[in-house]
Amino acid sequence: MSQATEDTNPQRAKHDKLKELGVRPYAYRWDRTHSAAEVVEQFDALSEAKTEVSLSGRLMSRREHGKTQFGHLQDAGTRVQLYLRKDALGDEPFERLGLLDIGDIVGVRGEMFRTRTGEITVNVRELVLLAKSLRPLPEKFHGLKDVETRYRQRYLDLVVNEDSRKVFVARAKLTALVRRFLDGRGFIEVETPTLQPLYGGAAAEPFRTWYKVLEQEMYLRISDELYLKRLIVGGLDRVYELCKDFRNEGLDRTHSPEFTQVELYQAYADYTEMMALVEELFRFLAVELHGKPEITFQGRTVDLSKPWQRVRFTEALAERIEADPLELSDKMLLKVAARFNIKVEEGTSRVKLLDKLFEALVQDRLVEPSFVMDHPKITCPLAKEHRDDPRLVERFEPVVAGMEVGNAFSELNDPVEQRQRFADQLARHEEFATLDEDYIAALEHGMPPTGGLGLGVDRLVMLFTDTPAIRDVILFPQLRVHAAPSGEGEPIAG
RNA sequence: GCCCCGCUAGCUCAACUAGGCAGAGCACCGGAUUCUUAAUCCGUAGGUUGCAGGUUCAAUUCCUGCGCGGGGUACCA
Repeated sequence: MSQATEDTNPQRAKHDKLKELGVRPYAYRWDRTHSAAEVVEQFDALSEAKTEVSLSGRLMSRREHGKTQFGHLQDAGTRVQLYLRKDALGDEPFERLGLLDIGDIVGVRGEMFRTRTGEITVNVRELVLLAKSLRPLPEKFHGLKDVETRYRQRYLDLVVNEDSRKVFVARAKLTALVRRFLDGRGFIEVETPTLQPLYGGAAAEPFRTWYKVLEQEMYLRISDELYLKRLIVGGLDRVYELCKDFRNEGLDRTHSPEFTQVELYQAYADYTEMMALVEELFRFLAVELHGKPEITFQGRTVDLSKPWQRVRFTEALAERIEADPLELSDKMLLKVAARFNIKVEEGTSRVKLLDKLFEALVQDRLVEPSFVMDHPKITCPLAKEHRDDPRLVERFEPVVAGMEVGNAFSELNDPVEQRQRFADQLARHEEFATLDEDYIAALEHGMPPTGGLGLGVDRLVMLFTDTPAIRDVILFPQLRVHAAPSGEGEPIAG
């Protein structure tokens, strides 16, 4: 038996008492005329016309003054004061207010007025309990700070912490805006498999699962890239998908094993058009969300009205290490790392070495919105060779306020070269490399030149809501299961 | 995975430095109160100090292991 349903719990006792009195503690419906935000907004007209309004929400406070009580009703993040008079409600209903608890869901009817101190208030004529709360809410003044409880019981966080609520409302707006932006440019939204027989499109360890009927191992997608490009082959010239990808890797402030990405592919475009699209999308999002082409993230204000800085991977790195990184052997690269005090292990692959050096020596210094572009060819098997330099690929990563928010390229559409690049990757024994024959077959049917882009939606939300930890933009972040206290939460059948 | 830090009442926090009856505010419960708003006033109740073990006459405090969380680091096209 949980604590809340024990007989000694005072909220439970009130619940039982209400039932004895013939009051349903859980009502079936409530007709409301206004939201709390609407009565505040339309206050002048409503109070002047003495309109009876009907509201509903959670009771957040109650102050008794003998024959009068005050309280606050919270509805969708807006609080409205309630004024409850014995002579307006009637003796018996007024007495029953004592059976209410903070946290109860109630409906009220009454006229709007302003108290002496000027607060917008409902002069309540009728109050109906809609749902009884059996557990106390976190304290009203200090709120809920314990991060673990905030994640595990997000509903409490949402009730009590207005900032948290705002982040998730902004997240919903942001994804709607991304869709509006892409729909307006002729992209269509599609859905591709989450369970894949072969993973691909990124270098990451997948989650594995077993498909019983097909008797085969399946993988949760680490990316939807290879499916979306099959659609480009099929003549769906502009497609996007906004979905979760899963990577069986560590989690930190910017990584979640289950994260949301929007990937899009545009036929007949190359990566320069993807850069323009990113610039426009960020400007659009900032203006729609903040009213100006600007974001402030962790104290840094970023101007999105200008074109982004172009930072060429090898050139920028060459400048810092005073040598062409592509001409250096793995051994030499290790020496360079040592020279700059960058920790790398002896057996680190060339791809990782280059990435490490770049991150430590260049990326950490990027403040302005930037496109890190034209990476060494070995870093990416799916990007097309650079038109001016066969050692490079046409790829870029948008970096804003020092945070990597995506990945894009001119898509490799030569099936012969694609097969070779996959094979090279396997030959280098890169972890989690795969060779997708079906995908190559699709390319063999001919894929138009295509620009592709993936953006981390969680990271966009972080940037646009100035939230430094990815957990705080995910409603239910993954956490370890708590050891169940005795008698609670054990499986009924194992 | 490794390193560091945290875990005390429903919530927010003390007490730990140097071992000596586990405390406060809010919430809850009883009472007073007809414009209050962190309402106020009076009174009561609330604890396996994350879990298990050890040292000690005595452990919230010291030690060991474990659990969960946070930060860092590693991994992460």
